[in-house]
Amino acid sequence: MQIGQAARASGASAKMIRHYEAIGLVTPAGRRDSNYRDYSAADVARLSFVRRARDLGFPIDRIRDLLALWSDRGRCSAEVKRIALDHVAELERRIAEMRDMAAALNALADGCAGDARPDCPIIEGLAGGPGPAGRASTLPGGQGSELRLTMPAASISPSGSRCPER
Amino acid sequence: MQIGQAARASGASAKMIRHYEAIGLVTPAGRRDSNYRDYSAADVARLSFVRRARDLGFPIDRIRDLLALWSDRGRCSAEVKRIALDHVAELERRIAEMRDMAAALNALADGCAGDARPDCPIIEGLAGGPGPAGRASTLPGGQGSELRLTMPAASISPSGSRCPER
DNA sequence: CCTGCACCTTCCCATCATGGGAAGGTCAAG
DNA sequence: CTTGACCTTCCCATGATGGGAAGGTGCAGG
Repeated sequence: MQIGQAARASGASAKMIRHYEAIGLVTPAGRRDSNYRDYSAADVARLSFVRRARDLGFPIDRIRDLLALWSDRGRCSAEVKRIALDHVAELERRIAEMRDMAAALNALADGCAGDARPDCPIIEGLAGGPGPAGRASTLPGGQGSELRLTMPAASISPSGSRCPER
Repeated sequence: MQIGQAARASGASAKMIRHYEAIGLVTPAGRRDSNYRDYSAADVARLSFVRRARDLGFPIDRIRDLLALWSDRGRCSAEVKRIALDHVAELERRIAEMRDMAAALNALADGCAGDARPDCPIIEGLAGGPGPAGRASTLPGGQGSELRLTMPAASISPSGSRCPER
């Protein structure tokens, strides 16, 4: 079976399959006289294994371990379970991180009118201190006097409030 | 103020500050005779803005937009809010993705004894079809006959079940 | 003056997993 | 022989960041 077929059968792209071989995640495929790679059903099964593990978010190095355990008939399931649960913990860590980001942003957005006026707690939150402290105007972007001159100066329209109304 | 001080004051590393300048996220800092970059308080405020936006997970290109809106005194808050909520939606999309991964993994791990025996639904789930279908042994890693010979053959211990007991 | 130290500069490389594309070889059908 | 689908290797890009080398700057102390 050529790499294209193996790709379709396993769900991994041909690019990826070559890459996995290059980094030693899977053993080099056999070659035909044409120098084309040749895949067996067992090869495809391994590639499918890798793809499913990737779909579950395992990093390549963990998949390396999982492949080794898969082919180790004397493995203990505890080892596999530990890897899996470690990965779940990592996923949950990242989830919590992003949940916190979303919560912080929602908190800022809650106070934002979202209309044509320029007042915006979101921008103020990004500009001000880490907390809702520096609510004042000592920072650029406020109604500062000379600070205004050092601003990025992005396409300031002539008059006051107007919206590009996407 | 030199870049090191600006870094400590803004929370962004000196490396990052130079990078932000290189990609045009912030305008190039002034230079002293020594060719050292020189930062004003307004520069530091912009860098802090960028760092806070990064902490909230905004990609650089969004931060570019936010910086422009920050310095646009005639902006409408709706534009800012839209960017923020779009980003929240993106965060939630990724959260859902990872939540699904974690749930799938937990489901597999639930059926796994996690002891010294080699039977492992996790490995089987990765090896088998997308669903809990191919529970059989037609795939490598099972008790196949000649397939075993084509396995990655990772350090197979002499006897059966034994654990490295980390 | 010289030395040492802390800081700065630019430039290149690495990460992680993946895609894009160029230049060229192989093979089967028409 | 041509065409088209496939394959090969090699290089580059992503996004945001860190590491490190090689060399310049500036200040304090001997």
